[in-house]
Order: sequence, then structure tokens, then C-alpha cells
Amino acid sequence: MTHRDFSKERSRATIDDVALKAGVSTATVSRVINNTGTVAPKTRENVLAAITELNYRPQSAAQILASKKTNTIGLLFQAISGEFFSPMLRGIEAAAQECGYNLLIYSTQLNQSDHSRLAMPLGEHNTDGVLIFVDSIPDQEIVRFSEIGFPVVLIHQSSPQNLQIPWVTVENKSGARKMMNHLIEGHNYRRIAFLSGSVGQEDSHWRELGYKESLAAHDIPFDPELIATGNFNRDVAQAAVEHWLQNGTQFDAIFAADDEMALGVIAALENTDLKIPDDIALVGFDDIYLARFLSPPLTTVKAPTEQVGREAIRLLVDKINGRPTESIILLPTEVVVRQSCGCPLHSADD
Amino acid sequence: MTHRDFSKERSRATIDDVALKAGVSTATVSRVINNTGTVAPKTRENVLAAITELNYRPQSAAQILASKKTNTIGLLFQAISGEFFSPMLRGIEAAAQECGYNLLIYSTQLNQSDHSRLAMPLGEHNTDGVLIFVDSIPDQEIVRFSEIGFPVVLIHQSSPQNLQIPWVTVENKSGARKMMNHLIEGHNYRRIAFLSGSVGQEDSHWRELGYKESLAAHDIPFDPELIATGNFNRDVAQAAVEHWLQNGTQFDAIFAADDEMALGVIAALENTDLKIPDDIALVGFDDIYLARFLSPPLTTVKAPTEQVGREAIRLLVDKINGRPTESIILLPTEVVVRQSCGCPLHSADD
DNA sequence: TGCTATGATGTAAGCGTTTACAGTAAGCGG
DNA sequence: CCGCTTACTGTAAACGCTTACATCATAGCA
Repeated sequence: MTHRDFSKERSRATIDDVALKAGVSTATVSRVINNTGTVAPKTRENVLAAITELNYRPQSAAQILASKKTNTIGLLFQAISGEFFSPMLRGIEAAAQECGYNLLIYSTQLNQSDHSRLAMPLGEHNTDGVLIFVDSIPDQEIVRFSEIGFPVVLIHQSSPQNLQIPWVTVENKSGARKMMNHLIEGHNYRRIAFLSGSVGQEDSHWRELGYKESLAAHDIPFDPELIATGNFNRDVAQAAVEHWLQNGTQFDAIFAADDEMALGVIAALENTDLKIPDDIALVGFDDIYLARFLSPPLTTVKAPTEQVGREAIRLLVDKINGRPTESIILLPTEVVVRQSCGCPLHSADD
Repeated sequence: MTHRDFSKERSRATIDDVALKAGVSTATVSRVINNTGTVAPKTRENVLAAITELNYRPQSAAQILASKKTNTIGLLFQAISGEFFSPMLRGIEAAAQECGYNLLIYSTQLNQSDHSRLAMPLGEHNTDGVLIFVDSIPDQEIVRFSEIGFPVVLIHQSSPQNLQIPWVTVENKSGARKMMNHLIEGHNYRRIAFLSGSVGQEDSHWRELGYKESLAAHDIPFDPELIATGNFNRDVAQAAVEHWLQNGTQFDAIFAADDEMALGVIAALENTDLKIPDDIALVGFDDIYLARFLSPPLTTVKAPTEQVGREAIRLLVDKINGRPTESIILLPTEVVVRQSCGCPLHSADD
């Protein structure tokens, strides 16, 4: 309500002001700022004093324009899907910072419409490289990045068109298989339903494959009735389970391809007399933060989500600096046994 | 492993290339890019064609340097604390995007050491304004921003030194009081323990005040024994509750000043015979995502966290554009009754 | 017909850095 | 004392845009 004055004051100090005050040339000021070249201790001191006194801070845009390095990494993702995204972002942010990069983030969910070239929010024009989370932009854009030799690392998604773009993800298949082994060998469940993620999604694909492989390894025939698509979505998963229940489909356990869907399973079962794990066992994938707080606590496959973020940054920074990089990083997953699978509270079983 | 070629290829197309190819001047190209000035339809078409053909994209740094607008908003925070931060960031990101701004994020947690001027990662040198989440940078830096007239909006924190910096938070006191009213009037609890957040933290302060006010309004004497500091931290809260239990402190209910601490309470009680809510009622504050999934589902004060983010951006954008802004925005909170307070499953009680 | 708005476009001066290159003084071996 | 290296510093040309200003038709109008 008060009247404000946004008159931008006297424009801010520039490198020239500092040079003038310190009695040196701008080149020297630049040298002390960037620790490049050589500058006499006494001179450096003067420059530093001038900088402090003028409260000078180099203008990023000018630095970028002159040096051709943005020192910024972009992160493209579809949406901040609460539970899964947090640890990932934490890893990315921390690693980027450690490597001396700024982090520009952009969600592609809202802005589907504008596919014009000029609209691409993150790219070679404002970053040194980008991290692309699965399904956030059309393959065509990824291809373009690749064509112009712009550093890119994919997360939870492989390179389209065999483009040699490095990517990082987790051991989906073996994780799923280990979980199935636990269910089958540890609990002797035979009819295990599988709630898959999105069709065409790689994580989903490999997890499903792990499910099937374990089935085969234990001579349990695969029953198509026992698999449904939950779209990595709680509500869809809930509906799928309710559908099974209506149909009278029988099963001992449900393996949700991610924890979010496990939540949907819980919701579906809440309206019935079926108890977890006594009537139906339930397991998930990811080990999101809330998994341990569910009741019963959710047995799930732990994915090192934060680590995925860190590794992705590491790869990207290597690429930016022209170093050779691994073409793929597969982070290990492990089964975290809690009680929703039917294990007793203090079981050390695995 | 393969040998890569990072030879940056031919440097990317510039506005001059586009101008040349379209047979116009760079000024005209700039006009069509920015939709400024007037340009004949036919000319625009040619320019657009040239842009597409050359796969041209304006270089942000050059635009910023020339126009003196970064079109970027900075977000400073201490840490990505899983549960609370997600919805907030979602609101901020979405609103920033809607307003046409990029979002640069920076966590101050890691980088405590370097307080030199040049180190400040986000500021007038690379953004048009910043959002500062509570406790992320020293007051002195906030003061500096204010002194140079740089647009800032504070989140969950009021302006230091009465600096007239706009801020946005939620109705902490009335939320806490409403919750207390529910506990006292709805359940007739009299001995209600309070787990406060960090000392000196404003949210914590107001919530505690709401607690006390409600006590007073109901003629219940305030018992210092019934208040402990949980530091907005799960483990600290757990320890505090365990301490109470050891001491033989008696209470009907525990009001945790945030849901995270409520988790600690649950953990502390898990090792005892005390059941929630039969032996001890439990309520929290924030309504984080997992609150409803706890067992029993957590009764809590819902804070419109995502909305806080949106409003903060709105304010900041207004400031950036020199418009007058509210000096404070207090978003309403409401009690979400679930079962941890002792209410039956389908109670419509409030 | 001559004058003046008006629309369309071009010219060129910045914007604030970095950095290749040049220059200077001091130190040192012969 | 000479020439050569070394340490330090300055000069000035980019970097790729935006934009104030100038220019030039063209059309409307009296």
C-alpha cells in the first residue's frame, strides 16, 4: 500500500568502476575475479578492496557472453510428482552445486502447446547441458540436441534412435526379480498379480520383465489375468484392483510397479474385508519416504533415487568438459523387507 | 568408451545469419523475435522461415545483456526437506512459468562456508528477483538486497529490521488455536502436550502462541512441563516424547507443531503399549502428503503450501514490474479431522 | 499538388565482460 | 653490460543481442 520507489537507483557498479577505483585495467580486475593469469599480491588486494567497497558483483550475462560458458545446468521434467521427485532433485541440486553449476529447472507439464523452436525453455542458448527426465520432452527435441552436439544426459530413459546419449537408471529387472523371488520362495505365493506402470515406459517394461522371468524361473505359468496397467498412478491402480476384485480374480499378492500404485492398492482394499498382508500381500517399488510409515509398513524394492540424480550430474559434467563418459549407469536396487509382504516384524529374512 | 568429438562444430547461427538469410537487418529479426515494433507480414514470414531453416535460437546472455532483463527468478532455500518442500516448489515452479520466468534454484545448506560477496549464487547479477525461504541466508544479505532495491519476497519469514519486504506465510496462530479448540471442545482433552519447532522460528512461535491462547481461552493453566522443542525434526521429536514418557509426564494428547514431528511421536509410541488415539491422541500441522496414509490417519492443520508458493511468485513478479504489492499475505489454514485425534472414521465433526 | 502522419526498415551505439596480444620492468646468466 | 626470460599489466577486439534514432516510402488529406 505504501508508495514505493523502484527507480533502479544509480545503475550498479561495473568492472570499469572497480578498475578505476583500484587504479588498474579491467583486464586485471577480471583476472582477480576469475583467478586467471598472474597478478601481484598487492594489486589483487587493491582490487579486492575496490570490489568490496563498491559492492561489485560481475554481471552473469556479460560473463557468459564473453566466455561462452553459462555454468548452468538445466533440468527438464514432466512434473514434480511429490514423493519420487524430491530425493532425485536433492541429489541433482547437491551434485550440481558441488560441481559449481547453477541449476535451472523447468516442468514441461504445463506448457504442452508451444512447440516452436523459440519456446524451448532450456537448451544450448542458456545452459551448458541438460538433464532430461523420462517423458519430459518429445524425442525429436532430444535428437536435435544430439545433432548439434549439445551435452545431454537422460534419466530413467534410454537414448532414442540409438543416439549414444548417456543415461542413468536403476536395476529395474533384477530388482523386480529379487522381489518376486522373495514372494515366491519366502512366502510361497503362487498367484501374484502385477500392476504395471505406463505402457511403453522403460522402467515399467523392465520391472514387468523381471516379474515374468521370476515366474518362469519358478515354473509358474504367466497368467495374463494377473497383470493390469496402473499407469504409475494411484487412482488408476486403485481402479484396476477394484476391477480385479469385482471380477473375482484370485491372487495371494500384488506387486505394484511403484509405491505410488501400492497406495492405490491399499485404498482399494480399505473398502473390503481383505487385510494386508493376511489376505493379500502387497509389495511396491522405489521405497518412497512414506513406505515405512504405512500400515503395515510396505515391503518394496529400494531404488537409490538420490544417487541417480548425483550420477546424472556427474555424467553431464563430464560430457560438458569433453571427457569420455559411461554410456549407461545402472544403479543397484535391493529388496527392503517390511511387513506388507507377510514377513513378521523383526524378520531378517531375505 | 567410444571416442567422442566435442569440437563444438561450426558455431551456432546468430541473429546476423538470420538477418542475412532473410534479407533484412538484425533489428527486424529482433523485432519479430520479440514481437516489438512493427514488421510487415511478408517480412515476418521470411524471417521466421530463416529462423527455422538455420535452427536459430537467440542466445540468452546476449539478450539479457542488451535488454537488462534476465527473465529469471531465483529461489533460495536451505534444503529440499522431502515432504514439505515438494508442493511448495510445485507452486513456485508453476507460477513462475505462467508468468514467463525461468527458475533458478539454490540450496544454501551445503555451502555455508563461502560468505564472500562474489559467492552469492543468486542475486541482482543473474536474476530479476529472488524468493527467499525461511532461514536460507543471513539477514545481512537480505538487508543488502533491500538496500540496492532488488526485488525480494520472503517465504514463511517476516522482514528483518522492519524492512518493508513483502512476505507470505500461513495463518499459524489461528490454525493452531482451531486445532486446540477441537481437541479441547471436541474431545475434552485437558492435558495437551505441545512439541514446538525451532526456537526463534516464526512459524513455530505463532503456533505455540495459538496453543497457549486456546489454553487460556478454556481456562486451562499452561503447564511448562507439557511443552518441548522438537526442532521440526522427526528424531528430535521422538527423543522428546521418549523423555516425557520416561519422566512419567501425563497427557491426553500431543500437538506436534508439524507433521514431520508427528512422525517422531508415532515412532516413540511404537515402542510402548500406548495406542494412538486411544491412549494418547496425536495431531500435527501442515498436512503433508503422507498424513492421510498413517495409521491412524493423522488429524492435522492443513497449510496451503502450494498456494504459498504461487502467491510468493505473484508478489515477486509485481515487485519486479514496479507495481505496488501487499506487504504480507497470510494464507488460511484449516483443521483436517482424521482419526489420530480420536474422532471416529466418518465423523463430520469440527 | 504539397504536407504530414504512419508504417516499415535500417544504422549503429551500447550492454559488461573475457582474452589474445602487446608492452614494460626486473632479474639473471654470461 | 647485454640479451633473454619471467612476472605483471594494459589495450582493445570480440561476444550476440536490443533499441534509440534516422530514413524512406506510401497514403491520406486539404
